[in-house]
Amino acid sequence: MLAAMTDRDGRLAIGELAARSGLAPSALRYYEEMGLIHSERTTGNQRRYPRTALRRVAFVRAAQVVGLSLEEARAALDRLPVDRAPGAAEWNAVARTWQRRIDARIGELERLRERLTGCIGCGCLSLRKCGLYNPGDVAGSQGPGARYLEGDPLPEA
Amino acid sequence: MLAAMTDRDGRLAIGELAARSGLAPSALRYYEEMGLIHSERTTGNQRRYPRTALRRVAFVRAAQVVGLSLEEARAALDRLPVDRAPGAAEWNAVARTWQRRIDARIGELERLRERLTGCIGCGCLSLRKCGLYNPGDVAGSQGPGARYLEGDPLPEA
DNA sequence: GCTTGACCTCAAGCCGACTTGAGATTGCAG
DNA sequence: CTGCAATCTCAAGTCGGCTTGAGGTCAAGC
Repeated sequence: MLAAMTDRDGRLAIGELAARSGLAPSALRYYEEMGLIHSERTTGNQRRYPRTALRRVAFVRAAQVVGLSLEEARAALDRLPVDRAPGAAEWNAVARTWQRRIDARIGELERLRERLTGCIGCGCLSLRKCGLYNPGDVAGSQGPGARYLEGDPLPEA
Repeated sequence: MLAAMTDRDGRLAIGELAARSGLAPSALRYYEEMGLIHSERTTGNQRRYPRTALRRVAFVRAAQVVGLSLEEARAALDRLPVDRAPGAAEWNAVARTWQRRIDARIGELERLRERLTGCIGCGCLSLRKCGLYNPGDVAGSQGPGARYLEGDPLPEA
């Protein structure tokens, strides 16, 4: 094996894309099923990914860090060119959306930390004094867990 | 109904606790099953929660915002007194752990935002230039999704 | 040409944090 | 005392993001 599983057109077999992206082949098949990446097939029905798939996968991972679901990542990807690097304008639109999410989440965390700091030493955890127990103020009161940056409509109130 | 479903000892029926905590009764039963809160039973087998349950539930919600799983929240709760407000020392230990997590996550997000800012206008998304595509640098490369603050061992490297 | 590892499809399983539904019981207001 | 909302238990379902397994095919190095 010379250039691993990369053919002369530079197209990647799934194992190669897996190795380069750090994802399992099963995950890549899943991403493809979700429409995040696309492949052509060999005569023998094996996937061959264009090199842009590498970029798209990286994009998806970054999106996940920002807190996007795969569905949201797909929506964002759909607005970027499939087979070439995005232009500045295209990229800016996406990047700005991400920045807003990041900023929002950072702000949320900072407020929580502040409340926490106020608590340290107060020995409180009494329902009336402690900001932590101020319901409706606790970010994400709509539902817990994985919804950190998911851009659920920030509570109007 | 005067004081809703709160009996004279101040103990709360599940519906009352649900209303006051903002959680569904099913969630509270689940929390109880997980050992996060505890109840006594009436002769008719209905749950009656001590008022401290309110505090414990609030604690759990806050923990979730910080990114803890219910299991981790339980571990933290187990180190706090079950039936009285925690003392300053007890609380400090927990709060400091949380703050570390929050700081770590904020740092992560800030680094991501910085990379993103560097990208805006560069129109890159080329694999070599763009920091976003620097694999192993993208926080959470170990696995995506809901693992934001989960305190998975931050990559040593 | 053969062997072996990479690949294929499809269905099912897993995790966390709950929700939903069925069917039975309880408990408070009138 | 009655009626009806609230509660009970237990099993199963949901969602996102994958992984695992079974059973079968493909392709490359010797």
